[in-house]
Amino acid sequence: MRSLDGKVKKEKENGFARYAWTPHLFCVLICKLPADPFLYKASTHFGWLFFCSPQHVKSEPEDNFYYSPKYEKVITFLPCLPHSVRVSLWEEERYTDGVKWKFLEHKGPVFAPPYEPLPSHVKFYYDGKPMKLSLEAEEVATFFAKMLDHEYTTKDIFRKNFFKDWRKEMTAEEKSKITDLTKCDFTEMSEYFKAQSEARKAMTKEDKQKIKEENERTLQQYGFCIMDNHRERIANFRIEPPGLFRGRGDHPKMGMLKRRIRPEDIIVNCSKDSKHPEPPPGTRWKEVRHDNKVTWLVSWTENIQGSIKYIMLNPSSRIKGEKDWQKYETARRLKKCVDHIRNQYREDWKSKEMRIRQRAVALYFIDKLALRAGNEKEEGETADTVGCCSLRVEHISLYPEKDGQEYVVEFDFLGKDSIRYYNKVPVEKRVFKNLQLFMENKELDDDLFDRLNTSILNKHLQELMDGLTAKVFRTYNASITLQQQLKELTNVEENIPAKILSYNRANRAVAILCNHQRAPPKTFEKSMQNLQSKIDAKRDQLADAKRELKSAKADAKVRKDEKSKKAVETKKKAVQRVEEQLMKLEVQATDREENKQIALGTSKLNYLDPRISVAWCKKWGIPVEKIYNKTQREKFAWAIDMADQDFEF
DNA sequence: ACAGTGACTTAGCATTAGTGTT
DNA sequence: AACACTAATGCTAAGTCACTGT
Repeated sequence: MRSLDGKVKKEKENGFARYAWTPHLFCVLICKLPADPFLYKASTHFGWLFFCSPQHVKSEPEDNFYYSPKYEKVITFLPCLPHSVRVSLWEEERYTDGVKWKFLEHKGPVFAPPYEPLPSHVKFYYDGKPMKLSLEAEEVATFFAKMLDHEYTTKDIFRKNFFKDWRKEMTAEEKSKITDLTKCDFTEMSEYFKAQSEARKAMTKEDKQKIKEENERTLQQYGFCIMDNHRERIANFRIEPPGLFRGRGDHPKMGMLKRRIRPEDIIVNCSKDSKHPEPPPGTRWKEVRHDNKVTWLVSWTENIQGSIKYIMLNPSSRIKGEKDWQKYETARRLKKCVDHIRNQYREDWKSKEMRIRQRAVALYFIDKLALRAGNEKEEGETADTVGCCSLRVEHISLYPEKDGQEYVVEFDFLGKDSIRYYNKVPVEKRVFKNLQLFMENKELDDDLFDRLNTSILNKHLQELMDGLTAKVFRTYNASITLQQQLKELTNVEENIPAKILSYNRANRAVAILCNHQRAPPKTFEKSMQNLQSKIDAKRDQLADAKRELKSAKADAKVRKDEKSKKAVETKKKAVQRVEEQLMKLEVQATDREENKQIALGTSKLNYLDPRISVAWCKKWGIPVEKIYNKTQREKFAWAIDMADQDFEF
């Protein structure tokens, strides 16, 4: 390990010292660890380092640092690190050829709590008569009962799938008796669960506190792992509980039983030299493997689609953070060659070869409209959704002229998560002519790009730029749009709330580009009304304040003494304050209204280079907390650390 | 080619936690 | 202290894309 020297600059944060070290190559931030307020963590762009006190910083970081009781002493020492001490930090070892870690230790997953049988007074009725179910059948019945209020329990496919899987869990006797789902009465069970959830809400503070503490203990025990020299947060350390599968949209498998996962289904991944996690007493793991070419800690095969599920690290972890950073660096490389690529595909619209024309038009859509690649899917296994390469003739309509524009393409299809994509776009004449050609002599359910798939497209992209794939365009266009919109919308004159509105509008432009929609929140109208009444109240308050100011002024004119002049000043300030509050509320209302059906979170978390936002915050003196909440700041720690106000995507 | 698999990112909604108000 | 509402977090489905073996 190479040792680096640097200066430590002191800042204050949450009453604890925060030290930033900013050498040429590395930025290091040392911060309080949420898990343990007395231990501090240092970060670099390239990984996470631990260190403890000035005496210890020159020594090598140690494995299992957190388990080492000798560092107890650090506790009182660290928060008062002197100003500008020189510390040594180590460059983290970088891995090559697919190695993701050298050491990995964790406690394994937390299993779903075992089934708790219903109390005897809660009955299931078949054909009007009470019927005691076997434990297995009862458990599956409760899954249905818990969903009774949902619309999808009325759907045919849901009911059919559920009933089929439920019957598999029944005893022979139950099977022969229960033959018709419409004769099943789950209402008593449903009521019982509703009552239970009410009871949970009504729990005393103490009981709630106890549960919270218990959760915290579980988190501390199972929610972290040691990866190389770092204690990292695990994202989803709890195994998914059994239940009824509900896919998104029109899913052919909705209602199927999602099996309970047992230790025997679990593959554990950790390093050979680590303390392996123990399976629960009396059970065993399916397998313990030591594959350091992958990042997951635990995996199992899910029974609905037969796909593999994983337990992986939290976005704040080194392994995820580095990958994220890398993603944006790839998008920035695209920025350098995007003009060339655009010229290229425009040329290709004229190609003699059909496959090249199709590829070029598809790429144009991906670039211009931020469409997803669109892998082909197995029919009947999932909801019928498409992306660019899997578009069918039925998904677009061509209009030589529409609403005063020429060559308009109307898109209407269901994309990822069965979210509808609807858009009318004028395109270039060549694209339009090509589309007509692609659609010639085809049925509605034929592929629009019959000579193209994502594999062909990505192979082509790879040749244009190292690491280029279809999704890089989404990242690139999202980030560049944010940067450009921020430049355009931010007004120097405006105050912080107005600037934040501008930020959200820039963010919104991206969300619209990427088609990130949401169902309007159920409480939307209500909360809008509440805000409006707040605004009205504030207006009244402002009128009052103004009236008072006026009378104070009049008073001062007559009395001409110091005291009344002072009173005028006070009133003036009051008016100003109320005006500002009113303005803030109005901005908030605008923001919320514009955001009714648009989800900003997805783009913020996955598409926008966080350094653009950090730079913007620094440039305009906006606290980064206004843009990123705690979790987001943890995820983007590398960017907060790295970007200065001049950062250009 | 191309089908199948595995690993990983992206996605919206449901639930929970937190905060301000009465 | 109870309540109402908002914001944050948790959950897990559904994508992307590389790789493998044929």
